[in-house]
Amino acid sequence: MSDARERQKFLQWLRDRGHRVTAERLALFEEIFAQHRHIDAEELLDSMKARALKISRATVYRNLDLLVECGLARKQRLGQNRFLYEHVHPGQRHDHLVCTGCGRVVEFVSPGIAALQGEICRAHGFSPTSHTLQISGLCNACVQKRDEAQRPPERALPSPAHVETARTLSGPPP
Amino acid sequence: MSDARERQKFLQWLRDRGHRVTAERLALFEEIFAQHRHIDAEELLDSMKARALKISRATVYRNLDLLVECGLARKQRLGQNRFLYEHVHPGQRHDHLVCTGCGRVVEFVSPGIAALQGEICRAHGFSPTSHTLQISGLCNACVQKRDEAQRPPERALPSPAHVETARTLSGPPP
DNA sequence: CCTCTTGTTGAGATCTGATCTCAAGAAGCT
DNA sequence: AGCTTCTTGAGATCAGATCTCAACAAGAGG
Repeated sequence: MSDARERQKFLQWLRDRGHRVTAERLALFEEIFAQHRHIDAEELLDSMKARALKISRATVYRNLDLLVECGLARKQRLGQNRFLYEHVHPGQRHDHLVCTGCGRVVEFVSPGIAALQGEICRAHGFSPTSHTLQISGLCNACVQKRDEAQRPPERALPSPAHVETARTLSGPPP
Repeated sequence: MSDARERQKFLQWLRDRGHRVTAERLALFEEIFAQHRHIDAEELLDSMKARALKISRATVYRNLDLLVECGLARKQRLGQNRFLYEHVHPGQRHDHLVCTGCGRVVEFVSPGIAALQGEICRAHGFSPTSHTLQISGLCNACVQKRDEAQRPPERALPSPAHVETARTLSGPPP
């Protein structure tokens, strides 16, 4: 929807800092606000090139950092390796469920957890600036998929009826 | 203390899987249980070489994964870049406060947060296997250090009395 | 104790995500 | 328009982690 306000904030922030307003910065801003959520630098780069926007990798990385610095984007490791970026919704703290089966990321909001975190910081004299909470596991769909994959065979496998089932979680065929 | 129980579990787990018990595996096991907490693969490697234990980088990485797989160690990104490993204390879930000033890591336990996470997963039909909760910020000492660093100058700087103070947080001199 | 099979190791190459370098280019002040 | 200074782009570089493959050794069998 209207990212007009954010756009304004970004431009203002750039000028206040003495940074220049360049075509690349605007394009990157548009791109990340056009995306729904959780995109990594490389995807962003591809997606911009696909739209015939000329921009280099270095510039993407540099300016993503800028967006983070000015508070319009957030940078987090959700999977394992790459950083994912998301544009920030004003004042709405959320955390993530990450499905290790299909890679899907679901957001959730928990004021209760937020409050408890606050208490813990106070108790430790710790002054928090950010946090990461992600829960990894299997989403509904992937649990089902796994269960189906285990039932049907029904033949005389060496019947590993106890432990050992965790391996199949990570790479179910497409 | 007695990691005899864990050692036993490790050996058993290796044999059950048809893995071999090698000197390198035992040495790595000893090393990680000798460390107090949160050590990365490279440090572990150095620390073992310092003790004249012969082991290669690849073996450290491979066998750390093994320890994680069998549930005796946990692998997490706490700072930013490297993975940190810690040996697992039976059944004791904890999370981390990470000071961005001095890098110190403090553990905390919160049954309340654990319970809320459980509720959230249930509500989303999500089947969790692990989680990461870390709160970044400044510890007591670093907050004080920062405040002291800001007071003394007391001279006529351009007085940025409003925003703009976040930059100094990241790199205070040693 | 010796042999044989097969999992494991080590050194270095390789991969990957991210950052840095520096000459060419352009924003924005005047 | 001219000039200063920040920004960009292409490729080099870095760091952490993983992979390759020949040499090695654990453990089963004799």
